[in-house]
Amino acid sequence: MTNANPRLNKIDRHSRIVSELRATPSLRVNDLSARLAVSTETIRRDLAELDEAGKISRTYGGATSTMLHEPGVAIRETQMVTERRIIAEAAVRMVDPNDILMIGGGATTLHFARNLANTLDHLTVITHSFSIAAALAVNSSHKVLMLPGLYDGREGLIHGPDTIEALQKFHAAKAFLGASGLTSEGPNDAGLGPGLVYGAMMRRSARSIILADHGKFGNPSLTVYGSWSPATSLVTDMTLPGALAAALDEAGTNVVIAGSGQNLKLESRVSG
Amino acid sequence: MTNANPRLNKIDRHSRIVSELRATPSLRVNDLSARLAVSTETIRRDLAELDEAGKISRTYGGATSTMLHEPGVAIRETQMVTERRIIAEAAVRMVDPNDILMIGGGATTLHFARNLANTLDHLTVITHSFSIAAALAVNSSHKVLMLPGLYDGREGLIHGPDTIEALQKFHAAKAFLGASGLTSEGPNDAGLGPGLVYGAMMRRSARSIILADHGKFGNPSLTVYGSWSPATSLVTDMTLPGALAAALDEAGTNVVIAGSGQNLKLESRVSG
DNA sequence: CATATTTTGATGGAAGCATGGCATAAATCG
DNA sequence: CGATTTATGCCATGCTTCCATCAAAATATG
Repeated sequence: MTNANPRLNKIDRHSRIVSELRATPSLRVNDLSARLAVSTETIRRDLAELDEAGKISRTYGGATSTMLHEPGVAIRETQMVTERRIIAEAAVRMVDPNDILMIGGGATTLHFARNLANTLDHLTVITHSFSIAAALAVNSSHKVLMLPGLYDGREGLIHGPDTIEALQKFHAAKAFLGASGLTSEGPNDAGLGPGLVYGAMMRRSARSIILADHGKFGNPSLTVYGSWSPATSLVTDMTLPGALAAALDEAGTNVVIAGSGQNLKLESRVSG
Repeated sequence: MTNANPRLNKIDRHSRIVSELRATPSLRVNDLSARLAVSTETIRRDLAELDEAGKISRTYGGATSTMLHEPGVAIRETQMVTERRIIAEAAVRMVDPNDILMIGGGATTLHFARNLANTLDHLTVITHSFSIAAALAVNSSHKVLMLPGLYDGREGLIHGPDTIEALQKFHAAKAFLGASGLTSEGPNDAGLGPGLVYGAMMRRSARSIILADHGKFGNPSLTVYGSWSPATSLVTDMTLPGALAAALDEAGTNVVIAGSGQNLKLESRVSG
């Protein structure tokens, strides 16, 4: 029977826990044991199993949801944090007040978006990434325009024909895009769908700024989504290897090595 | 200096914590104190302040992100849980295999979406809510189509002219919508933008199913987003008060009282 | 430069949580 | 039906976190 209270079985209890967790940021063991009318020991065992299965994330005293933190990005987030921070900071300095921006999905662009939300105001941002939209919405002075399309839960972003078509209606001053790899042909991405979106964003923006750490150098990925040109900038954290440097130089692409304080147009910052 | 490690100040530390929290589901106090190279007490104080400001959610031993769990919905989620569960279960039984659905944002429809993800497969769902998209994406057999528009971080959903315009391209079998209030005129919503989206969803769907618990009865809200008709169903948990019942009856609206086992077309459940 | 103010670190006692063992209850299976 | 397995509850011990307080350090202020 679909009754409410009387002791649920293990399976029901598990899905109930996962459900509750999606609503509340975190739950305590005691809290859950009270709500589900079972002992704290049972809850602890439940949490252990669910954690094992990757459905929740165990914490001291309770559990939190993992689902809403896109797993793919979450893992990558823990790597190259310092590099990404430096890149993000340099990229933020390339944004002018009242700019209209497009921002692609990814761990590096997410860093950039968070930084943007904290340091600037009143921007208009067009994006296809849930986490970037959420990051920017922290500062309510920004206008965040979400693109339509198919939702990919694994990456936490939107893509597909509708996304590309919708982009044709917009035009931005700058597109900030991540990459899975950088080759002399252009920036690469591991996903076909997202790659097409990034390509469309480049075409619909006056300038494109690629954000990528040194781990991406000469690292070919599934698809080349764009090509180097004078309208493109690359913001990274180390000097490029010879072949790549030559290709970008020939294409007239502006390369910014973040952290070195060079190549930056706007230096209106405290530079103590 | 935009250096990496040397002791950050309070403000930087705070934004760093919020940042890290968006990547990882949860962080422990000890963990943070190690990463930021400050004492655990400082972290504890930081977390207390950030929690006070609503930027994070404190847990025993650490903290979790609130941003991705839209605050508005999160609070409402804790109320009427049982009622909403019953309503969600009844609503799921009204979905046919391979249906194309539109689902509006809200706490009740979120319950419905979670239930849907667990019980059915291969549906196509059009939505404007981040959390509903995320809930459905747990089951990768579903196709989730995200609508474009302005992102409202407080409610975690999309609305605006672009949203309405995009809806004109789609047509669904059923629209499942929540409501802040139910009056004899029709379902109400507290937000103007979302209300317009719900109205458009009703017009672009063959049938509309309104999900609302008894707390919404005769509770006028900002805007009436649609009207009762024979193409509309109301799924709720208690018998309607006289005036409302009369209005819906006259309009030919199908009323389903969930949990009573009546009015349900499909009874393929264990009904022990 | 000296004085407030704020911020951070340290510490001990109180409270909450985790773990393992064991007993009981329910479900499964031969 | 009896036996085995599984699920659940209880409890004592040890560990972790919390809170309040005070001292030191950094920062702001006149």
